[in-house]
Amino acid sequence: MAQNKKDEFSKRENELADFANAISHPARVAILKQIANRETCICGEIVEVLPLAQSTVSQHLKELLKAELIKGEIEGTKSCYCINWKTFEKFEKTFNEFFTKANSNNPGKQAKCC
Amino acid sequence: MAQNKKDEFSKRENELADFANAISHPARVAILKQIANRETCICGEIVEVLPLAQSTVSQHLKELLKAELIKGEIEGTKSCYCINWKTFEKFEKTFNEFFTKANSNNPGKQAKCC
DNA sequence: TTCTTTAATCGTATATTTGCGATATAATAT
DNA sequence: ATATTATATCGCAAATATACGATTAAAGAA
Repeated sequence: MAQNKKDEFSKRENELADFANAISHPARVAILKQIANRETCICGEIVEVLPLAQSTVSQHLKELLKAELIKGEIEGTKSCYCINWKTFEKFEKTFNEFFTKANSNNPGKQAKCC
Repeated sequence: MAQNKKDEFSKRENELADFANAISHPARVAILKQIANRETCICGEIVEVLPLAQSTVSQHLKELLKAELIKGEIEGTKSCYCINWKTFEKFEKTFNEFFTKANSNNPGKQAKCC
């Protein structure tokens, strides 16, 4: 990057980008899908299903935790993860605030040019 | 990456990830915001507002075009961009299909563990 | 205690992204 | 015809992300 310019953008812009970044890899989408469909999921079950090494899955889980898309709890030797719906709701709200302004000015969603 | 494993995931998973990837940088969120708020936007206006060099903005615009989040049209020496709402709608739909299954099983959105 | 299981972390190689200045291109103005 | 303006593209350097095997840590079983 030479320099990281992320500080120069607003908190809102960074929050949206961070959320999007967390789901910007198909492995993480697949992990979220597993957890969401089972409501709760043990790490080992995810590793079994994905075409990735255990250490790689662990790294992806760490990122999802960091972005607060999932919550985790250690149960003995196993780790149990579930979706943090609050973050999803917050994202949906922020996303809509950001990208529906033009829509409300322009009900048919037709751009003036192009 | 050593190896790129993206092929090993489903088309749906990759589509979601690609969309998210396009908005996973605050500069691109800021660009989309500019275009959405004005409904339409000339490249130069975006460059003026962002804390980035012209060539960098151009690169980000190229990525947004590739992901079909925006459409572009050349008008003389200037380039006019606007939001491609169709893609946003598609994303919203796919996103909801993916992440509301557990929700419907579990109306209170409370996880069983953690 | 010792062995096994489960998952996190470390170290490392490679790939990709980000950012910029310089250059190219193409339309418009002089 | 030449100069100017607007934007895209090229080439490069630095930063980040992705992936894996090896190692570590900690709980549970034998």
